[in-house]
Amino acid sequence: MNNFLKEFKDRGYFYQCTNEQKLSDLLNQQSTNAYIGFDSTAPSLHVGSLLQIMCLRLLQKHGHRPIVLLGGGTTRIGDPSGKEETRKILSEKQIENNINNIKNVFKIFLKTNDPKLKPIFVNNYKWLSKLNYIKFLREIGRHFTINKMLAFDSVKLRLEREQSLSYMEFNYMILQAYDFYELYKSKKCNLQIGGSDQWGNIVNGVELIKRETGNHTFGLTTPLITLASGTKMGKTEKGAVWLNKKMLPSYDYWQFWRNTDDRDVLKFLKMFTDLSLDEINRVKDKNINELKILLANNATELLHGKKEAEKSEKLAKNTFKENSTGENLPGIKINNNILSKSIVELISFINKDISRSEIRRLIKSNGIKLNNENIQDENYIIDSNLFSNKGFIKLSIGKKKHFKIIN
RNA sequence: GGAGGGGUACCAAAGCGGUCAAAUGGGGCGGGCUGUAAACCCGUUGACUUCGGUCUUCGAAGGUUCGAAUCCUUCCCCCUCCA
Repeated sequence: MNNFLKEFKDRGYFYQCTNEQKLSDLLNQQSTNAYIGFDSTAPSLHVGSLLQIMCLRLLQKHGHRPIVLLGGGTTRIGDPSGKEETRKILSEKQIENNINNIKNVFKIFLKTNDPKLKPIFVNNYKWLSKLNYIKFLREIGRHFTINKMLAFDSVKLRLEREQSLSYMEFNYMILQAYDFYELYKSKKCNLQIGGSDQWGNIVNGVELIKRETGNHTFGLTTPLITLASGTKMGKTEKGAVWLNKKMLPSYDYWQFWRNTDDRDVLKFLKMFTDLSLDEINRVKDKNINELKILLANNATELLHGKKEAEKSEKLAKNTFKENSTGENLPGIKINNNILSKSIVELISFINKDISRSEIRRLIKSNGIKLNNENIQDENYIIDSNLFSNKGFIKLSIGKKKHFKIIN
């Protein structure tokens, strides 16, 4: 089997392939261009897309060129797959902004010195917006039968529940198939990768290309990642795990990996780090907490760099050590007028999302500490004596959230 | 087009004139145990509070009543069955 495919499988990326043998042959013969489309409805991707990103990275490592499709065209339509309701439609400006922000992630993950392997960014708005309706129907539309389209899960499920599916959304799969066709023609793209939910859309593209050109192209899908706990991957107490430092600081990203369920650690090491499989095999019996740190360091390094990973590890060590002062935490400045006000005011100032009632509840249930001392009284007054001789207060909310307050 | 069922807090789902800020489960949060894990146990989960209470919520708008999530009217949306 082709090396790329082998590693793809060994790392747990593989779910389905349209024609494994032929794809293997193709990849052995030549450097191939392959694409994945990414949703552009948010200003950043989150860990839910990380597996796909890692696929492109692996592809590149094996000498194939990744194409990143940021769906300015299809984002305007909305993929009905797995959606219960019609998506809200974003403004053009928003989508452009999103695309520009999302590109940065790929510039990090797909960095290379080899000009032949540099990622190609494409925006399907470029060709989709120019389509001529009549021409499109005659050339492309004739290859799709309604009978078949109705049988696709994305459509079927919506219809079964008698939920409305607009004609616009109904066309999504044709547009995605057309994207593949377009990339095949203009960028010699022979392979589309995607999550298992994209299978139908991908197959449509492969078939369209076959009918229009007579040539074989390929589809490859990755499994849906489910956590050992059965929940979807990618949430922390702060919400989605964004692949963007502005939306999720590197320390929080590190913590996300550090808090991985025991049962998922090895799987994630294979999926989300650059450690070789040999290396992973060698260390796999180590202490589970060491493995989690290994995972956190490597995953964080890929996105935020080695320095940030090291900093996060250090910070975590310090923070979770018994009675740590928290001096390495990023400082949060408070206004002078918070001094001489109550603890409730202070927390409210630091985290605007917590309501005062909630803060009171936290205090009552022993969840708040100042300089590692439990605060029991909600009327506790913030006094300048609290600033240790180092000049800050350590505020802890629960066991995992710590803040360094400077004046 | 005809007949019926329904819209309740983050989600699911009870309540069907006062004792309802609203049962129960899930999720979240806090505590305990531990390993920053899992499992388990306890508490908590509208807002504000001088901790006495106060204010705003049960699809939307009106109405009946001392009093409505609960009754009536209109409107919007969803579901099931028949044509």
